[in-house]
Amino acid sequence: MDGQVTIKDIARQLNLSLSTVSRALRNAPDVNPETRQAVMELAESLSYTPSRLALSLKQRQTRTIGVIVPNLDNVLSTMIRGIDEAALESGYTVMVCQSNESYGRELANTKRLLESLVDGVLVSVSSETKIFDHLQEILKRKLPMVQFDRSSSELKAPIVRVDNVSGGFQATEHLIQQGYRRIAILAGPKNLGIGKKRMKGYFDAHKAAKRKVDRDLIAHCDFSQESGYWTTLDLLSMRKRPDAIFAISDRIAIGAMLAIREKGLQMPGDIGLVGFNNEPTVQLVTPAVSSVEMPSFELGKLACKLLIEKMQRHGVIPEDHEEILKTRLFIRPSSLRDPAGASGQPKS
Amino acid sequence: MDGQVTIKDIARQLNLSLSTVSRALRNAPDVNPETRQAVMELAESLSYTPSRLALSLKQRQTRTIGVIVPNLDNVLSTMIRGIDEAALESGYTVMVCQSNESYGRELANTKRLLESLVDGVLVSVSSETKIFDHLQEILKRKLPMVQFDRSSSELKAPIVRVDNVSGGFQATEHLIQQGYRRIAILAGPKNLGIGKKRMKGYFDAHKAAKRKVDRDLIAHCDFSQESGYWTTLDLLSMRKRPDAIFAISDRIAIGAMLAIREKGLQMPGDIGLVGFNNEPTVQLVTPAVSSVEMPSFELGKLACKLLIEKMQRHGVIPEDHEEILKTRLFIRPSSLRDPAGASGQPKS
DNA sequence: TTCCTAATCGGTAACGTTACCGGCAAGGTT
DNA sequence: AACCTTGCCGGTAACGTTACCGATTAGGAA
Repeated sequence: MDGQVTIKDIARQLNLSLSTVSRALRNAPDVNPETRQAVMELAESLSYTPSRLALSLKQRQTRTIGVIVPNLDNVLSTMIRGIDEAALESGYTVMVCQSNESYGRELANTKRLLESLVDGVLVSVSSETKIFDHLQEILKRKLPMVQFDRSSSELKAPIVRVDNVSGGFQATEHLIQQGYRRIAILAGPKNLGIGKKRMKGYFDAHKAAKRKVDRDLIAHCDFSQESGYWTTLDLLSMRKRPDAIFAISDRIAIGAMLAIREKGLQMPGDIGLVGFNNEPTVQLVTPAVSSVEMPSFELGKLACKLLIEKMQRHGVIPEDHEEILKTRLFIRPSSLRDPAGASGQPKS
Repeated sequence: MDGQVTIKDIARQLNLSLSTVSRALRNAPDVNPETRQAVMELAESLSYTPSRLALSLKQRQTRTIGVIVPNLDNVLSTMIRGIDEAALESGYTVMVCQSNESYGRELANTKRLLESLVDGVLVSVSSETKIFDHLQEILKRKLPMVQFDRSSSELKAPIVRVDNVSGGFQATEHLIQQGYRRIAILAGPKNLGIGKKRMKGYFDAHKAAKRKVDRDLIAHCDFSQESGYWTTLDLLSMRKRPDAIFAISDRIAIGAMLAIREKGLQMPGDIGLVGFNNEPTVQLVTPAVSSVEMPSFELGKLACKLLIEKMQRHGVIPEDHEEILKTRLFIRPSSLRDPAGASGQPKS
């Protein structure tokens, strides 16, 4: 007859009040077992579906988590899987908004999330974002928020990320141990925290090996394969060209590989290469490219769990809390001068 | 003072009624310009955010579209970008639920979407799903629904997909033209419509070239790279092994490539290979793998537009409506016996 | 008996918003 | 002068649900 079955329908058919039906459905104590039985059965047979809308409006919470991501690439979609899993376990629903690396889109998305009254927000900030007004607005409204993977220090919210310094260190140390002397770094966009940290690892590794870094070997680029390609071409046409490259993402590393191939250089003979993220593709190219793996799934899951805790026990988690996960280096032929070494195995 | 700013707050501060404030905010005609001005300004300064919840409850529509996908791989996330764009253009929000190819998850997801009272559903059915009760339930409630990419004939809902028959034809025809004689097909799971259609193209191309198909060259596998690898190893150990392979997805094709490589066969000399989807990876492996591209972004966008039309003009679109997009074959070295041919260019 | 307690249920208000109807004054029309 | 239109505004109910308070009955304690 009508569009939606509500408790009102059930109440009418059983000659009960709304209150009683409501209590029966959510297993409240104050209700006769027989009555509850009857209500449950009728609800089932009418295929009654409770309205989240009404419930959310009433209790002023939606049990929904908003997720803001710049895109849906391999790494992020793995993280989202983790987020989804943790959310499901605690009875939350996630709403994913992708900004496509655009500030305008991110703005529209945050507005939508605010209107939808999400209970909390997980954000991985776009690499282009330099204005944080919209995210600050979220904080201003005291909405629980957690940053994951990419983060900004301007945002006073806890962070879950990998140990990027250590990751950069692992990659660089490995190249040094393989005997490479002039190790360049493709460091990504200049203002990105993630790039700076990985670069710090790069410096630390040099320091630990008592080597100097040639400043000319530090190159910035954006996160695209294209950019990695062109920047590498520049690097390779230097007078004293680098004999190894550490790229802070696999996409960039792939670009570098293409440039190396085009220049006719032997890899790993003439030049070594290590990437970051350990995406499936780097195992498939020839030669397979070494890469630093981050536990994306676990990272997403952890971030979500942290957020849920922040939402439920309000104010317990300090805003400068940082959760840091370990990276693992997968060594493959692209960086392996000693051909007897392992292939695709994480460093012990 | 309180948690959320509502029109009640605005009304109180300006000594207006709720009705007037409400009308002012949504540009209704019956309101004095000065009053509206005042309301708007106060709303701005209080950073008032309308409650979608209350609105949705009132109008019994959420302006939200539920999307059910089996995973978030390259192809699907591109489609979702398309969906997102079309939705945004019409003021809709999307809620993405991934089932991780699991029936249980898909069940939980549909339940959540029903509870959240989405206005419509876009679904790309999991390859493992054989029971359609939960999706039938959606239809039973007269919720507008559109299938995209993967579909099932058991679901009486419009479909937006690519011309899989034609795609299979393009791939196979190309291999025949290159002089391959024993062309195998890695046809995916046996019950999947998408696989059947691509296989029909495979047969059609043989028929058009007046060739017989050797039934032994038809191999089924699931969508993983692993499965492609093992199935190809089987194929290659036949007495009369195939001299070309058409894989109905790039992931499978990559698995096939690894098997071919392991067997020490020359590609494209000894054996040719064509994949499907044109994912970025196939351009990067050596040799680069030919692949049939489908317009994922456009497909998602179109599916979403169709759904929106179905939601707004109820009942206009027949349930057996099909929207079919064209595929393009990208020819690369993996299938190119004549080395003078184009590389990575779509067939004219 | 009288009072108290427990068990079970009903009524009302509220969450934030809009649709609908009605009111009232100012100005124009007959 | 009586009437009608127009412009502007307020009041009420409703969307589906639950929290809170009260009401009723039955049975046991005093």
